[in-house]
Amino acid sequence: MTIKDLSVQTGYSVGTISRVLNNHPNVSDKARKVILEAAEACGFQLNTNAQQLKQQRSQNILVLVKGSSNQLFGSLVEAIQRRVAGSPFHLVVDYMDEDNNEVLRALQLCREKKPLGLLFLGGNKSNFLADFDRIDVPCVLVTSDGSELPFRNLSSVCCNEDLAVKDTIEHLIQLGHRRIGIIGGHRERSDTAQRRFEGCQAAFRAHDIPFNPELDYASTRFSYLGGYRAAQLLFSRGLNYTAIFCMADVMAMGAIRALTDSGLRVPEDVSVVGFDGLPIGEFIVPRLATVSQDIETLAQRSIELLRQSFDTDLDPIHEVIPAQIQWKESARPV
Amino acid sequence: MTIKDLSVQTGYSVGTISRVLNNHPNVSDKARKVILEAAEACGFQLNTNAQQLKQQRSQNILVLVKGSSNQLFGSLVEAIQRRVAGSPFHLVVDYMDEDNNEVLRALQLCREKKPLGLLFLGGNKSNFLADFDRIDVPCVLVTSDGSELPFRNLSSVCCNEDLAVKDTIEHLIQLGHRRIGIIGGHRERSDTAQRRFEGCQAAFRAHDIPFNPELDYASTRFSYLGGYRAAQLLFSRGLNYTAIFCMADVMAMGAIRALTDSGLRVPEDVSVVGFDGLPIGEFIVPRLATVSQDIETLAQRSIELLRQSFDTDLDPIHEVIPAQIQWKESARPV
DNA sequence: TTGTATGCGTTATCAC
DNA sequence: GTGATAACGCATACAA
Repeated sequence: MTIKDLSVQTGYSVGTISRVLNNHPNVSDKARKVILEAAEACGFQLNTNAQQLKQQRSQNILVLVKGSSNQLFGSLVEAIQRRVAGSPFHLVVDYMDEDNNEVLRALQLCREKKPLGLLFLGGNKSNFLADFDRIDVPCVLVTSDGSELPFRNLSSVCCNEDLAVKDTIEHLIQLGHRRIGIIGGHRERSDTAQRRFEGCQAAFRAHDIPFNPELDYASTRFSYLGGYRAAQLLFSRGLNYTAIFCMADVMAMGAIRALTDSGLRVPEDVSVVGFDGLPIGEFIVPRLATVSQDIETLAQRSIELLRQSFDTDLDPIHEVIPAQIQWKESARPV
Repeated sequence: MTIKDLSVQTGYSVGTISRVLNNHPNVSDKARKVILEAAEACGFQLNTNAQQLKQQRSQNILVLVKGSSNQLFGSLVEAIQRRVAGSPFHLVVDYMDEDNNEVLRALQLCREKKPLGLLFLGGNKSNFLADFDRIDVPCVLVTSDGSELPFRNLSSVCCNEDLAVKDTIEHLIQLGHRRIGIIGGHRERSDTAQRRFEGCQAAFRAHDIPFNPELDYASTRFSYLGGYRAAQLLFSRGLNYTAIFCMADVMAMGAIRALTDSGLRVPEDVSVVGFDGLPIGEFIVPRLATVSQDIETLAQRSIELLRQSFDTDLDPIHEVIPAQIQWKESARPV
């Protein structure tokens, strides 16, 4: 079934058929009606390949997920997918290891799939500075701050993470915690890790709490197992932390398991705070205290910014949405 | 950059270029070498749209996920994605509510995207019987048994669920449990729920344990919240269950939270067993006893079966892979 | 307002 | 072994 068939069926030419199906003006109401009905009747669908070949572009939005074991991105992809369903756009999702170079990967996929635009779920400044200028479609960097990246086709949406982290640590301090261990990503490879790390440092400095990154910071992958091992490491040195802040909920859950395995109770012996606000955090025992990124807003704004840049040629927009600190059962006063 | 450009660059005609790029025979080694090098040099990629338009098919494998809040499918999609990466195939993932009709949705998407084949993650016999005959591309039904569906283009991969469930309940009985509550899906809408339900019934009958579905079975959605509410319901009647079997790990985690909220301890007061074997089950406190579906094997076999049916015209294959019962901390003797 | 014709980049069928 | 050339289904510039 092609527009040619529709043409013989309705008596109109393929040109008119095409115009109707693309909602172009300059078609009589009658033609529109007849053609739309005929198309409806036989469940006609335009051939995407022919369409895209002709128009030299696809309707694909490419989603690059950096770090597939971080459940945050899983939830985010799903939320984005929900918002794209029913729109004319298609989502192509590509997962990669958190240590891969997302910009080089994007470059390759752009050639291959000719997407309309890109969504980076996670990303590192250095990779962007090195190669992003070779990407010429609109992009949105999600969960990382792109305001210092000087690219006309790159917007960003993220939370005010450093502030939220600083507030969180300060609150832990106010709760009487002095020995606070941090579990996070590899700072040299992850901007997110570095940014949150700086939030921690700022809090410790502000309150004159000693903090020795060599001992008090354990870097690992954004995964359950990563958190598990990092907690084991932190507590292997006998430094008796009363609280652990983790840069991801998945890490926090791994850490809680590790603490429990070594006979420590959460939160009675050690408070644990995570970051992300994953749905499951509400259901584990104890409920996970966390810095919540609003996944729905993140998803909504990133898609909106991208679609905006399809239509208009505005300057890039760098949005910061507030992170919400949620004090739940896994954290308590000393 | 098109094969035409490559043609002028190398002096060969587009025909030869195309043959080389598609690994066809009847090209001289020299031509092959020259063309491959030129293509490599400028990072040439064939235009997928032109290719697919010409060949009247895509390289897309459509993945239909039925029930987006069931984390099992999230993990499964990821595992499948890993196996497809690097192959000539592209994955198009479509999430739908667990109550939608996956076959009708598939029908629509087939017209729209002309996929090479389909992967159904979850599916109901009745929907297949009603409309699957209108689908003419190879399909694999994953996590549901398709052996009773008489379609030449439908294979399936699933676990021996009813048996595994029966064994699990029997083991609970051997552990001394007599009051066992079941949390599961809506049997009238979900074959999976029905099948696992029958496994439960078989076990109860075999051991002459009274089981009243009206009271002892709570049906809900495959989600954390579903499990939470179902557990509340079961325990609201004062029937003092000593064990709860849940048809999904996400339900089990919700249930554990609900029990804890009502002052019951897991496993001291109530044992909880899940189904799926999600990675996170290893990390929650207590570690979740579960019937583990081997996600990696499911992913691998489903892709292999599908790719096989692209190449050859064998009879459909219905594979059953063993479910592994993992007794962990959340279950114990009475 | 509508019809006609051209070309998008590729594959495949011919001739050579 | 290789080169011309005709489709594939659609959008669009142009003609009517």
